[in-house]
Amino acid sequence: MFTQAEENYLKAIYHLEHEFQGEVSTNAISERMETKPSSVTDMVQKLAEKKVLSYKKYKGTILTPKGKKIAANIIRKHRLWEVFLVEKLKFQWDEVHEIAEQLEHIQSDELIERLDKFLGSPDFDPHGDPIPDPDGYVKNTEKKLLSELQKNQRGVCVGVKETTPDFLQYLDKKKISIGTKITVLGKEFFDGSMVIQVGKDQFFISKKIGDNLFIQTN
Amino acid sequence: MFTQAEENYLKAIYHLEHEFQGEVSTNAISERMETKPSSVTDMVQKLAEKKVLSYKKYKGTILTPKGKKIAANIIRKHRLWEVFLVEKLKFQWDEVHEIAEQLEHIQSDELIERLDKFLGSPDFDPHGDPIPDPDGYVKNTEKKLLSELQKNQRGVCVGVKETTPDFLQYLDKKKISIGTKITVLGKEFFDGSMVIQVGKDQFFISKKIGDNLFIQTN
DNA sequence: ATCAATTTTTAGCCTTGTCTAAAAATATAT
DNA sequence: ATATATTTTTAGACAAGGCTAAAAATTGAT
Repeated sequence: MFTQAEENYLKAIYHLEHEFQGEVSTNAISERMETKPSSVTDMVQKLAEKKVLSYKKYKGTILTPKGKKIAANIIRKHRLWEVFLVEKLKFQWDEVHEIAEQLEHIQSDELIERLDKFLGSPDFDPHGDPIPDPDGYVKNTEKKLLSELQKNQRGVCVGVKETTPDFLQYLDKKKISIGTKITVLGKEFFDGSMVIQVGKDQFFISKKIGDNLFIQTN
Repeated sequence: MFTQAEENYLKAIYHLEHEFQGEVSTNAISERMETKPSSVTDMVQKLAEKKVLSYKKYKGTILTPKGKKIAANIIRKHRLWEVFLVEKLKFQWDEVHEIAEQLEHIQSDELIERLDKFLGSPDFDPHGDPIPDPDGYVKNTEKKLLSELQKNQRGVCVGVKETTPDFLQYLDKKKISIGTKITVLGKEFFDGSMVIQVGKDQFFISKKIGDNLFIQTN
């Protein structure tokens, strides 16, 4: 199958394609992987032969459907393990990345299926990132109201509905602006209020706030 | 620290030392690891430099205390993960070894400590093998065959030798599993058959049954 | 359009962990 | 005790995945 090194490249390229929507440059991969550009060239040539990406000299790299599926599956494993570490082993959400980087390379489809069931087939990891399904399909990016998000879901603030000075001042005080990442830590069904994370701050918001913030989810 | 290859050698040498009580030959390691003897020589020389084993050309290899501790910790991780796979993810005993071979190399002391707590700090893995403590100490569990016990002696079932479905089904029917307490009520010298007590039931077993059940005595 | 700066690739080398083939040491059998 | 068999080590090679230095292609600025 694929070595850990190969899997890490596929994952990095997958993320970069999404961030820059399109082909990925050798230098971009090199930076993300913390390897030299020459090493990247070697590796993408090898991966191109394995038909998981297409590569044209000096032109950049893009995953094939096969490559995308493999990458999404590694990400699926990573995020499921993160849920396990936080929900079951009670790690903090910011302590789990390194361990999940190792666990994502464990090879066993059966294991991941059972882990998924054990965790209740979660849709989002503890950072609010969506968990791809076993076929590599990731729920579509959409613009929603903050109040529509589920627990653990995360998105980027892309706009406001209400534009009164009071509301804008509130947002300013809480350091929320366009592009700010917001994670829903908890949601009260009774009144729709939430606890959210903005940067390093966690605080409570009423439903009225959530009804007036547009969020782009992954 | 140690690479996966190095960890696998340490583990194999640890097991071989226990099996043959003493120094381990290059060929023995080579067979266990399914590598060529020349590869073993290279590796043990490297590990000797790292002070985890002592090695004299042509004389064989023995772990240092440091090496023993590292090996026992890998085995601890392996067995804890096996408990997780069986108890939490509902794998069968005989399906977990390969996956645990991978999981045992995940590096994070914190992870293992939390996993141990999550599992209720078990003393035995699903095969009845003892789980070393974090310092590498293994309970001096005299693992014997049931057939070796004397009249009125008592112990806890810690494993099976035979793993055929027929035998496992027999044990299931008789409600014998890991942790079951068994008392020998009588023993026939002529054929080695016994009468034993399991819970509230008393019944007869042949020597063949007793030869395939591992018992931990106090 | 041309020259400079940047990006990317090539070429050659290193380490890890494996192998094969051959040499050396040890063990065994008569 | 000596020849033979077995075990172990050495020497040299290879693939994976990284690196450095230099060459080549692309991009950008005047």
